[in-house]
Amino acid sequence: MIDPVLLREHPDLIKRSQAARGDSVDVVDEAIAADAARRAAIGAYESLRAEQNAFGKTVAKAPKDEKQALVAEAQSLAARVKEAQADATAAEEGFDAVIRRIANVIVEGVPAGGEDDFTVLREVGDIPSFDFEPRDHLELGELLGAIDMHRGAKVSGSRFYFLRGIGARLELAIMNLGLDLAMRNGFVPLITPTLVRPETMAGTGFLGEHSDEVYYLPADDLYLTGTSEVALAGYHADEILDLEKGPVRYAGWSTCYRREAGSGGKDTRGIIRVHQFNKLEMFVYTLPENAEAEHQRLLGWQEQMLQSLGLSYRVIDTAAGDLGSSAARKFDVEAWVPTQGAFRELTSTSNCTTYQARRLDTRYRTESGKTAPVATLNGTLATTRWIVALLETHQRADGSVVVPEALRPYLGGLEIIEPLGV
RNA sequence: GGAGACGUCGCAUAGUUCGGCCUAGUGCACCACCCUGCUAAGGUGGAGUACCCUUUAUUGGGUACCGUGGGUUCAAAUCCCACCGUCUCCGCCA
Repeated sequence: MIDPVLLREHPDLIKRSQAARGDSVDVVDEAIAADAARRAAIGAYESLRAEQNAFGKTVAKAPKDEKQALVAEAQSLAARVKEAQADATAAEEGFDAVIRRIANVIVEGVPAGGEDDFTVLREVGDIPSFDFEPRDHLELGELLGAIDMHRGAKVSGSRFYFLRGIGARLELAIMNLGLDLAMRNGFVPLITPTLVRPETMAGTGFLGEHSDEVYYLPADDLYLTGTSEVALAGYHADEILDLEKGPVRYAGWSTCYRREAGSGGKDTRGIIRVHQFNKLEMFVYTLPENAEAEHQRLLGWQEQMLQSLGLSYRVIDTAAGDLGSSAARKFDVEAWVPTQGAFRELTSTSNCTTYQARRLDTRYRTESGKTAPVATLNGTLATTRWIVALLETHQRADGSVVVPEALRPYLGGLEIIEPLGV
């Protein structure tokens, strides 16, 4: 949710942001009107209610013979209070519904426009070249006995898979590499629930535009989370955090579930786009004035991960229209996937400023002792998908794959992954 | 799955029998000041969250909040209903 004070005092700022996103600009004026209506309705209700409270005391103290007449009077007052209260509630709900349609105000510098209007900030590492025809990750995965899509489909359907042998170990190794990096930088590891209540799911906004993407269990009224961000954001909901000693950082480890409803036919081969995968997610609560610097740090750690795995990548500054509603800025790190001849997203990091925290009611105490919403940020540190770029980038002509040095300690010192047949 | 107990202002607890004297008492912890020649004790005062109006020096006033949401009533921490959570016992169990 955006800041209602900003709405009142600087609506032009919000309008500019909405325009850059390609979202409705008129909704801002609607929200201002709804805010005025809400405040008027609340004022009317509260003064009536104060009258009723005072009157209640006279009734209580009145001698018995006068009580009956007073009660009759109080009844009509009570009816008016009830009416005013209903009006106030309706006005608040109306305001809430409108203001929720306004997305977070983008950070200065975010490119305007849609999906294709991103800015490339930098490319790092040479595009790998091969003196043989490179195999794609699935062919390699099968050769190495690492990925089994057929049996995944047999057991669970399309877009499901088994990671087996070195495949299973590779995933754990990448995740653990990320976890160690996170812990060196003060993150607290957190293995999160992957089934959450509707309130939790709604609190992070995933039931809005992403509701098609979410698995739902009607028998228990629970949702399967598509990222641990959901649980990590909910973790400190309704709390006042102490940020004086610095930001509070969590590394969430969880399985993620996505229906991939709108992506029929896209990336059907291999494990690029699947219904279930594992992910290590950074999540930070920090002071609003430190959010942009923290965002750069999260991006830095992500790049460190890709570099230590020897992957070539580029960093893009996502355009306003392609941001989620709660992100004020988003950087994606995309790794080069040789057989696709393209960069594919491996990580994403969003600065949600105070937008998400305001809805979740996560606050800190300012120097003057007042409370104010914190800023939240999130970013990927490792996922199952990384195996794709890793296998393809480091493959050799015979189908073996060189293990990047940083990963070897996590695989018992293994340097080369050999095909099973050899 | 069955039976029962419980949920109060940071923590602990009183209040719920019989609705109004609860603007929710008390202890601990906390903050300020006072007293005291001192890592003790004592005294006085203060202090929650959200929203609205006013002021805009961070002033003053109001409304709401006793797990959550409904209901009854002139009036609900207190009565009724539903839900959520915690604990105990029984049953079942990858």
